[in-house]
Amino acid sequence: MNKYYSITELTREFGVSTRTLRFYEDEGLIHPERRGRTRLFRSADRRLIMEILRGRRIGFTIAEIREIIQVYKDPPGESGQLRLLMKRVEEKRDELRQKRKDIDDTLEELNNVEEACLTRLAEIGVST
Amino acid sequence: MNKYYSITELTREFGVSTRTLRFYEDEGLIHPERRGRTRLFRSADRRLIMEILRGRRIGFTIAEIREIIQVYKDPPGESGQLRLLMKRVEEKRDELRQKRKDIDDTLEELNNVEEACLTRLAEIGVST
DNA sequence: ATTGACTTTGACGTAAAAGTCAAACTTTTG
DNA sequence: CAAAAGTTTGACTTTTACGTCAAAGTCAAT
Repeated sequence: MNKYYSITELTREFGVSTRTLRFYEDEGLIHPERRGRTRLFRSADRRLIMEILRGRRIGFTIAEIREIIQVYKDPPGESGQLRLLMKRVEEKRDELRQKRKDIDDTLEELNNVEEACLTRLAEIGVST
Repeated sequence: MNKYYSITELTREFGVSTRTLRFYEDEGLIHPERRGRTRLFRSADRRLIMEILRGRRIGFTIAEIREIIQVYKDPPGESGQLRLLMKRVEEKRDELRQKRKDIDDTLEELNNVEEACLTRLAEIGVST
């Protein structure tokens, strides 16, 4: 327990390059420890990387991901800031709901494409 | 009916720039008519643009969008091609399902953030 | 003690998807 | 008819998110 992960261990697990992880560090998303100059990743870093990659998959920019991490690390205490944050959260949710609808619609279409393929294959199958 | 849309009409409707629509034409996604040099968009073009933008929102590249349009315009007839297409469709579906799950998870998190904000605001509200 | 695997920084390159700007042409409207 | 508004092509620029070396350092194992 309390294991360290090497950079290549994580690149293999997540299918990203070392360049990507170093880029995320440069961008201030992760802060692995060091032994000398070598990066040592803890499981907290690993979990954070998982969240970063999830954000990436749904199309968040680095800046947006950084912002989200920031909110978790140090949530605002002042009421104006809190209201602003809630507004931003609302906007993000609307965006994500739209995106989910887009995905559902597209999944429907892909179903249709697949069916059309099967139908066509059956037709061909009969005639060969 | 059978109305023409001007390029700026569509840019305003969809919140994109003229550059974007011309770019989509250069990329072979749309083929508006011309009167002289001026582009004239029909409602079929308009609908296609809507689909393109939906693809964009869910993170499809131009190449992927072009591919999808291509399949609709002229579906493959040969069984090897059909099977290949079905495989690609399956992959896309897996990808979209993952993305959907990512979105749901993130929506959950945003709910938590909002609740935390409300709680904090209530605390502050009491003390002011 | 050298081979091989892994890691570092730093610099430069790249692909995708537009943004920006210039110079010219058309169309509409006051 | 003259100005304003809209449109065109073409060229160059920008941003994001890394990729791709190069040159050097570290570490384990043979």
